[in-house]
Amino acid sequence: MPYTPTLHGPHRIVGPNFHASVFAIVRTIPRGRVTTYGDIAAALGLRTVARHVGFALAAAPPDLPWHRVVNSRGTLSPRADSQPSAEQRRRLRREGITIDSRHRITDFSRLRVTDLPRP
DNA sequence: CGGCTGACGACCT
DNA sequence: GAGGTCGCCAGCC
Repeated sequence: MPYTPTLHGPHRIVGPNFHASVFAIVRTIPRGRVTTYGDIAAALGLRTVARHVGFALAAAPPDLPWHRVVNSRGTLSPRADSQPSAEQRRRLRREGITIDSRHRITDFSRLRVTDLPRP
């Protein structure tokens, strides 16, 4: 099994509601749009925990639009097998988002949502 | 304690 | 643009 940190603990920068907070923000991303791990971290007031946003999404429920979260370069982040998720690509494609041969989203800067809600 | 590892990101050549 | 380096934080040896 891949290593998946729990990210819980009362005295941690990343507190016990971390997952819930991340999920709540992800649910606000409109269909056909995307945002980044870093933007979500920043919305939480924790700019330095972009990586943890990714870890949290590893535990995302199936109904969460986790596929709308990509890295700051607009590409699909590689998983444990160092390959981007085919499932993520399918889900995005289904929303009209196209990805080029180098896993980069077409018109990323246009589709990117930066004004995320602050919990 | 020290080292290593991540669905990351900002910088520097 | 393509690589490489470092900082970041929590968890697990």
